[in-house]
Amino acid sequence: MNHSYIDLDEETLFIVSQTFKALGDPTRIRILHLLAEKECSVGEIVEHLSLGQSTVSHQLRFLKNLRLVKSRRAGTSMYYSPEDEHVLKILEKTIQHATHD
Amino acid sequence: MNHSYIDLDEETLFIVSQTFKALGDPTRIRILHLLAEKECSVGEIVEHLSLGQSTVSHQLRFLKNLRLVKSRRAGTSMYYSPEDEHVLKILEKTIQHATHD
DNA sequence: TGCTAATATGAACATATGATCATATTTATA
DNA sequence: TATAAATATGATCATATGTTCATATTAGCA
Repeated sequence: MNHSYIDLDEETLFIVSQTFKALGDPTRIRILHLLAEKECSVGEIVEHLSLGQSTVSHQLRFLKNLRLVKSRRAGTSMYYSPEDEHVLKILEKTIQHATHD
Repeated sequence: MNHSYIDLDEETLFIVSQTFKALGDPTRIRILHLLAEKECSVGEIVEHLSLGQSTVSHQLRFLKNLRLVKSRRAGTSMYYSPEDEHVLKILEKTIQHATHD
């Protein structure tokens, strides 16, 4: 009996789990949800969400490594915005789902 | 300036992050993906996925606490199946997305 | 170049997580 | 009721994760 349609290869499993892991933390959810609204510098994120600067930087690096956000430099500031439309939609829809029961 | 549309209340944040956390582990992804195909007993999951019985039981409890799976008893066996259509769709779509690039 | 602002990085620490082992619980049946 | 089969549970342990502190890096500007 062949169940290859059920079994997921390691790479797929890794990518999918990593993606959801990224969305599985309150801090990263808040950051992504904010960026979904508007591009922000690190400092703006820190202010809006009342988080430590280091915390935000670390989480942004995490999100950038997974290509969920991109950045551009403007002087001494770094502006971040979402990069993965698919993931962003999933997040927003799930927030809607959770909010409006 | 009011950013209430951006700020998420703690409860929403908790629910959303918990949901994604559930999908952020390879073992749970494999279990849910299998159950998406067909209802399975604990033993069947163990066999199909080559996992420890205890591991499967623990993860099923985790998933059940989040109402992502439901169970029914049949003799000494317990049959599990997905309960949350929304989450299951997200998982399957993301797997598609990861698989077909 | 020297100074400041903004961001990034590394180390350290506490907590969370997932697997495993041993054992308990539940149901069916002789 | 005694036993077996299937599943659930609790304890333990190694690893992963997220935050914080201190410091490094980068860019702008006097």
